[in-house]
Amino acid sequence: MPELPEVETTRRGLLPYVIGQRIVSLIVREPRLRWPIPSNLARHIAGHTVESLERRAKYLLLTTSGGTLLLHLGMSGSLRVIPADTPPSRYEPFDLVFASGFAIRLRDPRRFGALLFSTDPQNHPLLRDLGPEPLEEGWDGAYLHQRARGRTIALRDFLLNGHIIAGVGNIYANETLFHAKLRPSRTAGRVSRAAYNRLAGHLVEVLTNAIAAGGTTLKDFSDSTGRPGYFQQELMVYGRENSPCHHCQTPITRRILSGRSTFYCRLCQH
DNA sequence: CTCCGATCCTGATGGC
DNA sequence: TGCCATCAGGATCGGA
Repeated sequence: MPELPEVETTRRGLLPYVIGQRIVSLIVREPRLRWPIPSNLARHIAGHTVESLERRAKYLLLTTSGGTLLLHLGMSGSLRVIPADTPPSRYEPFDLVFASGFAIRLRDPRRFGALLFSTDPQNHPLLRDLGPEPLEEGWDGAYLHQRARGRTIALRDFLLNGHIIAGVGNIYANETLFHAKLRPSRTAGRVSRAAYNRLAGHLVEVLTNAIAAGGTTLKDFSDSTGRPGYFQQELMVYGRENSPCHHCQTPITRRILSGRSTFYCRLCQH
């Protein structure tokens, strides 16, 4: 579910409720997520105060005076701010409870999310090898072109690789490729520097616009207040199989690449 | 190193 | 109505 814009939307919504707040407890109802929630996690953070809430790729890093919580929403996760006494329902694996009386609650039916702890998150195995943040300085089309050298992987899958560029998922990879007029199946190593420059610009634009719209709600994404995103209204190809291309009216094509759907316009994209 | 399929899990949807 | 197959926004792992 949530890609960079959805995680960023969640982060911004949580921010005012967590900064400077003291953590009272962690209530774990279901520890079996993507990785088990460490049983000793609660005692590392209980009583500590939240110093920052940052995002790296699709991870949220909640740093306290006692260490950093790593949160990932997986495919079906969403985080909500709720009064701490709100009765839980199914598929809500944990609450992070604050002295303010609010709690952060994860809802995650598929249990692909994660809650981990680190005192040195920069060097955590899940974060250590990530590529640059697409919305920060330090990368460009030349970087992508260089990293793609000699690789036969499809361009769509290249963009999904967080070790190349962080936080891009299937929706925004497909959308960016439409705007850059590149087919998802193109061999990454045979795409020109000029095309990568174009791609880099569109990636920044698509992600920025998606954040401004509060993310994309296809099925069940909601922000920290339970509200959906609106970027689905701006989607050009994703989920639009057989619908007319917004540029040329040709029906959008859906293909399977590495087991996952990819969408493109066969006239606009080459 | 690189590529790609299998895998974790549940829910929604559509065909018969 | 029920049953079954398919698909879903992630990303690690292991085999080739």
